[in-house]
Amino acid sequence: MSGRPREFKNTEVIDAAMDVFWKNGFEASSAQKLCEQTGLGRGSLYNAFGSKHALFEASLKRYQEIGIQEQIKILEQPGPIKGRLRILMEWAIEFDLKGPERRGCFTVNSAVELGGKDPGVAALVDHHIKNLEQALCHVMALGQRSGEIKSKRPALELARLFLSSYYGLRVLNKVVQDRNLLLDVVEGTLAAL
Amino acid sequence: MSGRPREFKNTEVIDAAMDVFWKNGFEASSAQKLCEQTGLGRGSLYNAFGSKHALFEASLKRYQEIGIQEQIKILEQPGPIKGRLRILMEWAIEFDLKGPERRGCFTVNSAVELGGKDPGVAALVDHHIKNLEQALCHVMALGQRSGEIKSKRPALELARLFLSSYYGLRVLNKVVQDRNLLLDVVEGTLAAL
DNA sequence: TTCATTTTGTAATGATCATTAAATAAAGTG
DNA sequence: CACTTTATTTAATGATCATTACAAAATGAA
Repeated sequence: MSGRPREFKNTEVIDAAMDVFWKNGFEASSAQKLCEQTGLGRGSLYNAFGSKHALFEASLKRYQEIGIQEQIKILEQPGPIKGRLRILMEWAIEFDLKGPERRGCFTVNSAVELGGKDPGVAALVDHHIKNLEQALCHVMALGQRSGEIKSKRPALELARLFLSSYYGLRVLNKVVQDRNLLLDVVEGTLAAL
Repeated sequence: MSGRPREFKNTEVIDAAMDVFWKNGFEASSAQKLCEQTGLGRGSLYNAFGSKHALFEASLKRYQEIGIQEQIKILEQPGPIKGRLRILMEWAIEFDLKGPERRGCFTVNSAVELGGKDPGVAALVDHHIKNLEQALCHVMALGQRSGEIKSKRPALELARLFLSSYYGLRVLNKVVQDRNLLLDVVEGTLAAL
């Protein structure tokens, strides 16, 4: 039944692979680098995951699971609604600018690199976006009821405005030198709600 | 003095190369593909441009030159300010979704793929963003003076809000199936101004 | 025509690419 | 113990990578 036991935990390998894909993107991540970072030999890696692409999808999935948890935690913490949304955007700025190379958001990176030609990745990102949209829509509705958020526009539209501005911010984080630009995006977005 | 004459026009080669980089990204664009699409042999390509990276930067530069022209033309055409901003966003949606694979915006693609690790590309994108920001700020100020745009917030902040939402839209264009989401981004952004 | 100069086409460079094959090792089961 | 099963290690696969070397070709100048 059960032959030689695995010498690694699946999640740990995926975490290490995630780091590689996140930093380099899919194309620029070689099997070599993946093996080095995960500590597995080629054989083990391919035996466990099948292909570079499958490992990439597993990595992206895991990143999104962790990410949506963090984001929802921020969105549902106590305190003023706009304060939560501000924390979310400021957290994204710190997160994306952390480290010498700006890795940005792995979801955005994947959407832009592969979303246009890889249906599997596109579906993964689309699904994740829907989750975030839903969480945002929920807090927008909450804010509208309490009067913290303008009620002139539907909550869903406000959620989608925030969503696009939020992802745009994460693109800007990759290249913009002027931090005031990023902070103005935060101020402008919150003032619009 | 002047040896054998070149058999191609620089700009035509760059246009062809731009198509390859745009569709595939930097890493996934091979010298092979570049030669096929430009019609040049390897020798000629490298003699003329030096490296794949240099050709990439030339392509991105050219894309941005064309792009900023189109964008400014839209922003400075006659008619209501918000109408122009709407046209800009709707044009981006059509532009990015055109064709079977969604190539998106070459500037965004480059920012996300290379912006975090390639200072040359990051500077190119940063500069282009500043140009667009300036053009946006100009029309925002115009709209504020005419009463078409709210004056509660500084024009620069509104420009930056639009900028981030605009780039976010171009990320979403890559993966989102639900066109209503994209249209809500347009409505929401315009309503915020 | 001869020379210097530049471009072009082709072939080759060595490196690296993702993936697989085969031998070895470690476990449970009988 | 022998046997099946699964994992690991290592070496090898053929393809493709960006780049260069070099000889042939095309120009203007002398």
